[in-house]
Amino acid sequence: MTAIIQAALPVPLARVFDYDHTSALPAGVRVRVPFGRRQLVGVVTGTTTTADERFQRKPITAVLDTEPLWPTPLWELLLWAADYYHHPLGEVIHHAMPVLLRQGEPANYQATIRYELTAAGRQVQLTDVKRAMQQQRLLAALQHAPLLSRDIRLHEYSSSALKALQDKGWVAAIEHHPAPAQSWQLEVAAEPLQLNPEQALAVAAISAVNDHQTFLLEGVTGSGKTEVYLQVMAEVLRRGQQVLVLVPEIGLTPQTLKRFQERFAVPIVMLHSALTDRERLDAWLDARGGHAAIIIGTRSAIFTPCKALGMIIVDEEHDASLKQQDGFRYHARDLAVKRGYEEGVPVVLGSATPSFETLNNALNQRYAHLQLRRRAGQAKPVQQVLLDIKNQQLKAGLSTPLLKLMGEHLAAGQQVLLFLNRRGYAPALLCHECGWLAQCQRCDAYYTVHQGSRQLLCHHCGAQQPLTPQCGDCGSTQLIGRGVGTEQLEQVLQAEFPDYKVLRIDRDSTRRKGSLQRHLQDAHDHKYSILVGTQMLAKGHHFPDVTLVALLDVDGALYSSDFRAAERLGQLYTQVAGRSGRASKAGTVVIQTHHPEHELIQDLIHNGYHHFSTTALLERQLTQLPPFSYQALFRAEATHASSAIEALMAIAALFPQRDDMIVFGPIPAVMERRAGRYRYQLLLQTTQRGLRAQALRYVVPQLEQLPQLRKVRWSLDVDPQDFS
DNA sequence: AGCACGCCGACT
DNA sequence: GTCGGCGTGCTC
Repeated sequence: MTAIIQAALPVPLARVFDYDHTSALPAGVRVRVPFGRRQLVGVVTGTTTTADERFQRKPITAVLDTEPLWPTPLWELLLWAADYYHHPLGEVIHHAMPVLLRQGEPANYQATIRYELTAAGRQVQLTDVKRAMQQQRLLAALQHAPLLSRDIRLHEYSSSALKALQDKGWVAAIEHHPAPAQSWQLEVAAEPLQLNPEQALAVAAISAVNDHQTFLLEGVTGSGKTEVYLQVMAEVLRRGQQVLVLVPEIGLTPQTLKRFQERFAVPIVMLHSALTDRERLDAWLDARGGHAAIIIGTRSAIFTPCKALGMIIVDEEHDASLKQQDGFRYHARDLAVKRGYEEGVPVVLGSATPSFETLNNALNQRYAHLQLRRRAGQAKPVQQVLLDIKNQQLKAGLSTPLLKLMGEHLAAGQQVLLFLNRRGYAPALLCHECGWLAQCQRCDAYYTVHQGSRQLLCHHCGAQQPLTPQCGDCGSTQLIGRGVGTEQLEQVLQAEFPDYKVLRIDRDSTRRKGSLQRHLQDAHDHKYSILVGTQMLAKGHHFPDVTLVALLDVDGALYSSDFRAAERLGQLYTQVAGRSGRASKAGTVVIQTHHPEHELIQDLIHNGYHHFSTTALLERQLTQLPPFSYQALFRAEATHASSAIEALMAIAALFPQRDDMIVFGPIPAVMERRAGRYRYQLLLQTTQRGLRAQALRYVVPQLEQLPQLRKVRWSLDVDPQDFS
């Protein structure tokens, strides 16, 4: 008996492929199949009797799994996501697998070898192998702790040295089976903290639900959201169920892990970027097998199978890193809500500054809205200062009143935090004689001056060239940096406040692995008095001695072409204001702007984020922008602008004309030319979500046939967050 | 996406 | 004379 198996393959083609096999296979099982001239790992989506006989079917090479990789609800989520984002199913499924499974490795733990000293080996002194440096190094490490074969590779210990030590009988190789099968049980959690009434209400509301319900936990900074998470998690863990926790990229730190470990004596896996492929598969298997009680990870962790999922928590649900910005452009928060629905478990979305999408869902009762308005402890309210810098003398972008404030806080032994969202020394290089500006050859952008590396750098395509001493136009040597970046700010501040140490935290100063963590720790430990940084510094870090925070330049966000710019400014402001002042120390937050009268800023300062966001939401409603309309963005880029335009025009022509559906474009991207390619966009906007889906379901399958699309790079972004 | 086939320029 | 540039076409 033979069966026709349908398999989804990791190719950008939105269809499944038919293969012959001796028997039917369940959906979710991996198979190795011939595809053209190569062999691919695909995933069975079903069995059919009515295959398209125009194709010459080939037999499946090998069946790789005995059971589906995903529990049914998660499998359903993958199918749903492929449909919702109009992305090829094969790629969606591929994305949801750990690398080793994509490569066809068995979905099993693998035994590894552990090397440890024998009794004889423990007697050996390092001086006994004085002449063999490699052996000595290895011996020193083994005296400290046994090593796994992975450690040998990781630290580049010599395998011949290892062999030599084994031959001498000093080192034994022991087969090491990872033993994940131990069950866990939450018997006692560490003593929970005392809750205030709002927290208690939130914990009670969430814990009372044992089916699906989405909660927005809106809690101002320092209001104790984490304690609410921990206490509702305790309930879930006590029932023997697992908790999946999504955190922003920047929040995935050892401190996060520690916080959970201190409370719960249960197995926790953390899916961070430093894991090896094998470790990642082990973590995935731990979660799927129910051996891990708590699974913490970033965006992609939403695809981790869980044997007994009891709750999903999305911390900092407004964070932009939850939306994938290339390839399969999913939003992990939205998938979390969908997954919670499919699995019948509660979903908690936490934020001090909820996204407008989530806020809207809370206001119209789709989500239960829980608010924590009180800062824990006796935190004093933050003092807000709006500095009008029109016609003001600025020193590296710093106004005189701000410098004076800084001096006061520093003199009082406090720390000061300054945000400037431009790295480098100066955002442009200007000829003082003729007005020439150093421009990137491949982008519609100016070079950024980097003084430290003595280079001109394009932040958009990565092009760099030495900092030339002469104007490219008139040959003058009167070149000056125009504008201020963090590098210059750091320099000027150090000169201005020579008695205080300045630390800069941006992509350039934290390039080396682990240096961000080190810098943050140093900042926390008050090794520096003045902290300068980009957005990077804004998220979730707690510096207890910071009492003054300043946003140096917010004007760009006030008059941006991106309708979400105001939302992001509100979130940034509120997040950084929360960084300032704690417990006994009053905090001050400063905004420098040329537009102090701007209503967004006024609303934010006088009424707070909640009022600001609800007001701005009304504005969105009036203008029919998301979340009151539904968007999808087609992007196209090509070496000739005309190719990109024609491709998008061809796409636009496929949409039917209707009153309740806008097809806008093609229009050039904000930066029309980038890395030598012209970039254009086509925006679809509907008043109903269903209409967008219907239109895309009609149009997207036709795109493969469109000849105009063949010579461009194009993509589709459903619910675009960023229009760059 | 790969990977091949397929026709035109500068090199051992 | 070949190696190799990336245009176009196909993959059950």
